[in-house]
Amino acid sequence: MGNIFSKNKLVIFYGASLAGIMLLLKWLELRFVIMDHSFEVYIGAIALIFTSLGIWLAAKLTRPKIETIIVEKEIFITSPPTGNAPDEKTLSKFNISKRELEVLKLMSEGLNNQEIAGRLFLSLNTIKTHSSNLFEKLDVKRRTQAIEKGKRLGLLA
Amino acid sequence: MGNIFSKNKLVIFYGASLAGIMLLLKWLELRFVIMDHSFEVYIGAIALIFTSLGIWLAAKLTRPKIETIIVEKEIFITSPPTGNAPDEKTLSKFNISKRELEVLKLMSEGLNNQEIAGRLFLSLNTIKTHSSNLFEKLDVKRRTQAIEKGKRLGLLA
DNA sequence: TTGAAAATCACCCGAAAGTATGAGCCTAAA
DNA sequence: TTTAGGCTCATACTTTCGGGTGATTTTCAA
Repeated sequence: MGNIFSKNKLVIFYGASLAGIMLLLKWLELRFVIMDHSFEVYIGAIALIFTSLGIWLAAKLTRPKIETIIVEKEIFITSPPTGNAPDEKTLSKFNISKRELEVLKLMSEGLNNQEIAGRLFLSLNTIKTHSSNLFEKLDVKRRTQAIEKGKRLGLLA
Repeated sequence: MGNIFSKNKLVIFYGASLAGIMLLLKWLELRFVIMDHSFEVYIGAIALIFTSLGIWLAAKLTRPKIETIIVEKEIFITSPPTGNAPDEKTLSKFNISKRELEVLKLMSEGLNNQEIAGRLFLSLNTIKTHSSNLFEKLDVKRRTQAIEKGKRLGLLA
């Protein structure tokens, strides 16, 4: 939003400066009649001014290339399952909700989505939504990966 | 080195184009005497051309702005491989073959059939056959169940 | 050597899983 | 009070999984 507005402001400013320069030139023309004998200087000045303007515009308008560097940070999991407590820290760290954890637990027991839906008295679609969100939060693509990661993180028994 | 040279070439080209345009305008001036009655159009054209030139120059000469975003991606690693003997008794009890066990192991790591195929240098269809046979032998219907049962039986780490 | 089991691969088809999008409801926090 | 997030569900679509069947090749033990 703000971006578009600022671009419009640039365009307006550009137009205004063009108009201003033309007025200035008209005035100069009337004042000194420089048109005839300083043609080259005149053109050169215009060219210089608008080349600068173009450069300035380009600098303003080009959006920077975004270069993403992914730094892999290794974290060693020392946790043997440590009983059954679903590890609050990890849970909040991954932003996993109660429902999602429930779904994950039932997944790890080998239930399919339909069975999970029945167990939790929810619709199949709801389970799909929960599992999709869960996968995204765990950064995995499949339920088997979710189970594996869940175990490693101590989210599962 | 090549960079500086190319920049020089650009400057030369710029100067040449400026000279060329001035010549063209001179020629037009001699031909049609357009200077007097089309002042605004004339200035506008010049402005447009050199603004474009400026933008082009800027694009060529300035090194692209690069905005670097560093994303930290956490990789979770279980430290001890915990060498596990795949429980010979259970294995023969369920009549599970080597290949089937390999497939089960990779399944439990979250790989899909295509990935398992790649890992074992086999075709997708072969993996399907193995997993089907495995499921039958373990008396399960899904890979998630196979994983769960495999862990319980000590077939997996 | 031969026969059974294992291993390999193919094709088809239906079921399950997963993706994308949108929407309505409810609650807790700002 | 507004808003953000969690929970619920739907539709439509693509991909993966799993079952069924059949075939060839390899291995290995009787």
